[in-house]
Amino acid sequence: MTRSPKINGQSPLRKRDANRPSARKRIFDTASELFYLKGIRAVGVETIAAEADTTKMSLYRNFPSKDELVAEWLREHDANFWQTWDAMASRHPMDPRRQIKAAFALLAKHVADPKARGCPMANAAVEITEKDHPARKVIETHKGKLRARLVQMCTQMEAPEPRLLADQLFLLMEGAQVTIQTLGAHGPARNIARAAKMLIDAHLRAS
Amino acid sequence: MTRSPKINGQSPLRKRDANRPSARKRIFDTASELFYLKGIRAVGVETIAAEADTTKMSLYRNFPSKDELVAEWLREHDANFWQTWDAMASRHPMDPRRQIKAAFALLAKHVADPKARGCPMANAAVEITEKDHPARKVIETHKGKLRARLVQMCTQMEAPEPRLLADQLFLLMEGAQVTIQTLGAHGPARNIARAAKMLIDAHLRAS
DNA sequence: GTGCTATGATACTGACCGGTAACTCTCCTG
DNA sequence: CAGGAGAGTTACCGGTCAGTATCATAGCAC
Repeated sequence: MTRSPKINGQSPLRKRDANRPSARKRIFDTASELFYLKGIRAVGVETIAAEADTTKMSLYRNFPSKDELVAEWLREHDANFWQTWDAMASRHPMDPRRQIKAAFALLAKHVADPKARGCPMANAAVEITEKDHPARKVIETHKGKLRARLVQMCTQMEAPEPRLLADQLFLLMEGAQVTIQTLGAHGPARNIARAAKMLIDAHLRAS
Repeated sequence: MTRSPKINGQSPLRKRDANRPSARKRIFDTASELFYLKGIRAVGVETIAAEADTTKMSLYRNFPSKDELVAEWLREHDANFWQTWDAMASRHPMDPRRQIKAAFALLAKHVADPKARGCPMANAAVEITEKDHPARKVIETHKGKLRARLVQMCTQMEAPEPRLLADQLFLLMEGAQVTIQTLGAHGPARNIARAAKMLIDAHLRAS
C-alpha cells in the first residue's frame, strides 16, 4: 500500500496517467453499464461517480443532469446499434433475405447471453413514464427507425404484405428481448431465429 | 367547508361510512393503479397512502413492506389474468384454435387502449433487478404457466411443432405489450391479431 | 515561469425514501 | 358498559436522492 509522498492526507498523483481515460469517459462508461444492468432509477449519481473512481462534481461538470446522462447513453446505444446494423447489411448487399437472417442471428446471440438484460431502449421506456423526459424522444425515434428499416427490407424481399411481415418481425424482436428478463435465455427467446425464419417463409410462400 | 364539530383541531367522523372500502382495499387499489401507470420505483409509499386518502401507518399495518405490497399486487394480477383466461377458454371448449384466437382478441383490445402500459409482470421484471425480490418468483411462475398453457393449446391443435408455435405466440404477446410503450397503439402492436392468425395458419398448413 | 483546463475533495442543501413509535378516536361486539 | 379492532394523526428515524458551492491540485501550453 506504500504510495508516493502524501500531501495533506490525500492520495497523491497516482491518477492522471496518460493512459487513464478522461473522467467524462469513465463516468459515461460506468453509467452505461450500471443503467443497463441495474436499471436507471436504481442507480444514483453518487454510485456512478464512485464506481467510475471520481466524484459527483465531475459528473455534473460533464453532464447537465442525470436525465441528460440517461438520454446521452441511449443516443450512443442508438449510434452503435445502427453501426452494427449497417455493417451487417453491407455484408449482404442487395440480399434483404440474408440481411434479416443476419440481424436475427445477432439478436439470437444477444439473448443467449445470460448477462444480457434485453433492449436498453425498451427497458428505459418501461422505467421512464414522464412523457417529457429527454430520453423518450430518443427511444421513439430509435424504434420508429427500426420499424421503417424492417418494412424497407420486407418490401425489397417482395413479400406480399411487407408491413405485416415487418411488424411481426418487430414484435418477435421486442418479445425476445423482454422475455429473457422473465424466463431467461432458455425460455421462448431461444427460438427467436427459427421463429423469424418460419414467418418469412410463410409470407414468401404466399406469393 | 363547514364540518361537524371539531375536536382538537382534527377532522371529525366524516370517514367511517359503511360504504367506504377498508383502508387496506383503498391502499391496495391505489397502489395497483399507481404502480402500473407510473412504475414501481417511481411511486413512494407516502404517495400511495395520500392518494388512498389515508396514511403511511395504515399501509404498514396491512402490508409488511413496500416490496411485499408489490408482490401482492402482482399475485392479484396473476389471479385475475387466469380467471379471465379460463372464462375465455370455457367459452370454446375443446376448440384450442378458437381459444387462442379469443386470447389474442383480448390482447389486441388491451394494446389498443391508449392508457395501457403493457404487462405489469413484464414491466416489473424490467424494473426489479434484485434477484431476491419477492415479486420475482411471482413473475417467473406467471410467465412459465402462460408458456405452458400455450404449448398445451398448440398440442391440442395438433400443430406439427407445438413448442415452436407456442414460443412464437408467446414472443408476439410479449412484444405487443412492450411495443405500445415505445411506438404506441398505432405501432406494430396494431397487427398483433393478424400476426398470430397468420402464424398459426402457416403451422397448420405444414401438417 | 504564467496561466488555463481538467480534475479532485469535501461539505452542504432541501427533498424524498422506506419504516416505526406513540397516541387518539370511533365503531362493533360481547 | 367494557373492551378490542380498525383506523387516523403526528412526529420521528437514518439513509439516500439530485444537484451545488468552494477550494485545492495537477498537468499542459505558452
